[in-house]
Amino acid sequence: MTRKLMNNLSVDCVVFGFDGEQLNVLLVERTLISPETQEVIFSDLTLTGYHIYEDEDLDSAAARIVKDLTGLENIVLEQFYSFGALDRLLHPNDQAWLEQFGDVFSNRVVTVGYYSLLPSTNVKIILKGRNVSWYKVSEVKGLAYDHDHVLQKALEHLRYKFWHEPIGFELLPMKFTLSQMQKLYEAVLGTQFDKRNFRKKVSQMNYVVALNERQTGVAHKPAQLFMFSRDVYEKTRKERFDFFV
Amino acid sequence: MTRKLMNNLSVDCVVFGFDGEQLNVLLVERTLISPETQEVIFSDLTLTGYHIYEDEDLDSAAARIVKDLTGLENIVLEQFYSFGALDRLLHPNDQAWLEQFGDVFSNRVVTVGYYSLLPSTNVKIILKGRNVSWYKVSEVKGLAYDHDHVLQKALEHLRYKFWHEPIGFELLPMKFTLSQMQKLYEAVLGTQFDKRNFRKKVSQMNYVVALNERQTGVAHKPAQLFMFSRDVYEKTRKERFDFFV
DNA sequence: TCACTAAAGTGTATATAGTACACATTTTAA
DNA sequence: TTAAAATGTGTACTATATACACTTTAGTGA
Repeated sequence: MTRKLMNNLSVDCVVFGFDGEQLNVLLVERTLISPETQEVIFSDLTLTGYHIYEDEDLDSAAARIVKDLTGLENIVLEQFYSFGALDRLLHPNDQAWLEQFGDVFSNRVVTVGYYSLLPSTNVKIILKGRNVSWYKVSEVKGLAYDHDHVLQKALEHLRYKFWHEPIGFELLPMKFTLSQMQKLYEAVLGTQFDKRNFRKKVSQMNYVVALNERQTGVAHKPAQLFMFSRDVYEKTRKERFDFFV
Repeated sequence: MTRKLMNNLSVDCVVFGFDGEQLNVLLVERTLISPETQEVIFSDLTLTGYHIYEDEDLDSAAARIVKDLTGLENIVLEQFYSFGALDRLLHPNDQAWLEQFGDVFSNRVVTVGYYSLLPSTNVKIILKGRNVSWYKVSEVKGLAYDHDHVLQKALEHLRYKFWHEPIGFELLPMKFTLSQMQKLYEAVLGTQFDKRNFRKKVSQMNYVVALNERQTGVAHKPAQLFMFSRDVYEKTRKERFDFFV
């Protein structure tokens, strides 16, 4: 018994990772090869995504896609926006690519965008038969379909959340240094922070807890390690009246 | 030539209005009448929404729905979330209702949620053959389908935005008093603000401009009128590093 | 026209958070 | 032993947030 795909509904996952310096995103190579000549007709990159099954809800579809790709379960997955422009699959390359699949997929596909934050970029990527790898977000352009736009929207949402609440600990190792945390914020938000002021801010967050442990194997004074405590966070989280002036 | 509807994709619009005291939402009466006995089988309320046409993008579908309903164009319409739970249409009432339409609509419909903010609640509602009216958000429950959930999500998004940036002027008359503005914020956010502190905050927003005009026809000292200047807002808007402690 | 009603409008003192800024400390590696 | 590299720390100043109560003004009706 085979599950049936919905021909006009897909989920795209923008999988973010952080390597200590830069914000990265997982992309899949899409190479169209002529069946006759075996020549490469074109080759480009897409976000990771797939159509959803008829018996699958949106969140499950997103989780499935990330799991098929990375083997990881229970990672952060947040729906951020849906895309339904009429021309989102109409570029000649996209049409040529989709032709391979006959009429399994419609020309009119609405896709629901999710982003996910991975514990680190040291994740084994397993997508049989396709090249998947990390790319620096700052250097990505010319993606297939409307994926430049989708990535842009995902970034906007990520930045908005970073500005307004303390998230993104999923992008750090479980035990991290304050410098790593600062670099993450700087990479995502595209800003620089003063070290002392950043630490002052962090010291007010009692859900960032100091461990009795230091870095090892570095050729300089080893930094203290910290951990994010979701427990403390959920308990002390509060809304604030902070609309901008 | 008739346009074709997509049987598994819809848009739902959560239309918010403010009456000076309470936050309201537009709901449509859904009454199922037995074709034989003409008895009312059930009657309940839904958000305003409809399936999308094959040649229509998501934003246009949302705009169409609000326009059909209120006659208004160019109002704020923001996509906030999409809903695709498998059981969202499976309540017996929902099934009975949908049976009327044969197989025009699938049992598996993903809906894209938009909310819109109306200039005031003094809007002529025109939806031929259906009762549409305003309900206090705080008193709404037991909506059809998963619309309680959709409304809840819309509210969360609205509140989140209200906390973090100054929006919602679309819910006020073009010329408004500071007390009206304060009441709006209190209604949406479910808080109370100190009048002097609220005004101090507002006086820092140079996009809330004082007019050379006062209220008329009130049995007390008439208040000064203010206007929102989108121009000034766009120019002075800036991001801020304000994640919570 | 006078007294009442109802909401508008206004200031200060205190506490908290944000910003700007520079040097000594600690470890490893050569 | 020294050099290199990143850690870790404090203060003065400015800006914003918060708590709090009385006077002013126009309309209404006796």
